[in-house]
Amino acid sequence: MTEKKHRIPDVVIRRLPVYLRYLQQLMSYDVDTVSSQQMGHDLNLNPAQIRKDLSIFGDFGVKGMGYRVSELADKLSKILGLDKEIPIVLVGVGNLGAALCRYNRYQKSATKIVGLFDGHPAKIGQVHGSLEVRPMEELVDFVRQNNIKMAIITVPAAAAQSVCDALVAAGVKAILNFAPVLLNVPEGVRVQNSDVTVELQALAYYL
Amino acid sequence: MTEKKHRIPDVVIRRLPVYLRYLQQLMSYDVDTVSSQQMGHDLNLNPAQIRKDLSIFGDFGVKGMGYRVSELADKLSKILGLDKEIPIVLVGVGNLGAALCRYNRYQKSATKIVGLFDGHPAKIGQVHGSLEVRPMEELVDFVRQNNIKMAIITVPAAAAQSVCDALVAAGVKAILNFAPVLLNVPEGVRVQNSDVTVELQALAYYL
DNA sequence: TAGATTGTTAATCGATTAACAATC
DNA sequence: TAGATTGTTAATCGATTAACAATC
Repeated sequence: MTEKKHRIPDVVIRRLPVYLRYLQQLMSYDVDTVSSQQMGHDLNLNPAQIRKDLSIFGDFGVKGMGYRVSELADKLSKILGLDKEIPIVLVGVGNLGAALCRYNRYQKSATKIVGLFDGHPAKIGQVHGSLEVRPMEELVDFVRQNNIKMAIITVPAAAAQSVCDALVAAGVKAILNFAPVLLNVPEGVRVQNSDVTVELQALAYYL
Repeated sequence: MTEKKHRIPDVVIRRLPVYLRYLQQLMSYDVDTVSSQQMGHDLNLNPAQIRKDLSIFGDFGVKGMGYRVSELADKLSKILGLDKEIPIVLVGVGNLGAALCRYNRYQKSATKIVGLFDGHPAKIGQVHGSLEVRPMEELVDFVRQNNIKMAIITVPAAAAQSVCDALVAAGVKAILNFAPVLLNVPEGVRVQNSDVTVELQALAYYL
């Protein structure tokens, strides 16, 4: 265990959930072990890359045999922090927000939306699943009181930065942003943008 | 104009829509020119990278002065193929599908959803905006007759591959896939995956 | 033991960035 | 002309892949 841990590349972190989902699929088929070769084939990745990614976090494999599926899934869950429930607030209960909310309910995932917020008075009190939409005024207190560290932003572009500021002030450390703006956040806060327009436009190039 | 064009990296293509949106914003503020320095500052990118990206496609800048905003926006639109309307079919009109459909209506974008399809009988005939949901049986003909090259898949994971196969058979060349599965497509067809679960799980790591 | 597959080193490949001559 | 900024080359950085000794 050396002191100077090399920073783990984002690109590796983003592959871990892909591995995890694949392993969970294998588990549902009662597959016990899998080789990097097999994984690489099924996931369209280089086996050496998979072995390298995994070996960053530990010696999870068995030489001559591969990886024990459920054991590796457990390890990856723990590495990602998905072994305990992660409470999330969603801000902006428009069509997309409501869709994400409903989607999340049907997943048995560690990431769980526990609070809905909207700035539009007409939306307050609407119920989505078991959650009632709350007014923006309650956002900061709610985040603080429930020790929430992750948020989803699905408000219009114009409102996104101020929502983001409020979230950050309340202690949120990771934001999944669907608004088409570049959010400004302080050091230590992580933003992941998801932008359908950008994705469609990039795809257009290949036509 | 050399014959052997170096393949343009995907990562460059994915930055172009970001540049484009930024330029359009500048236009709305009546800004005439912008330097790579300024762009880099506003977009959190290295100015040299921006110049390099742009110079792949032509000499768009003016030395000592920067880039003419609206001219560059035009060029980028053309490069991405956004100078003409791109018709899209959306398959799977659940919550997410409906949200994307409504979102698309309010954008003045070149990419335009022109057909909605769903395999669920109850959904057929429902109207979203000006579009009526059609049965899956009509998908292939519709795509062929309207010469559609781009599609959005928002069906459940289990149905995604067969929808994909139908789309590809009908001539679709670019797919934005929201189903949490790795789609199998032949050479020459482009798939872009968008997966909220993967993104949330990767974010969880940084908490 | 023989066969298989890991973990890891070294080689390769590709993308980012710095630096600067060209030039508006 | 002086100042600014491009387009591009060369240097750097980082990620992917091949190869193989270790070992189950």
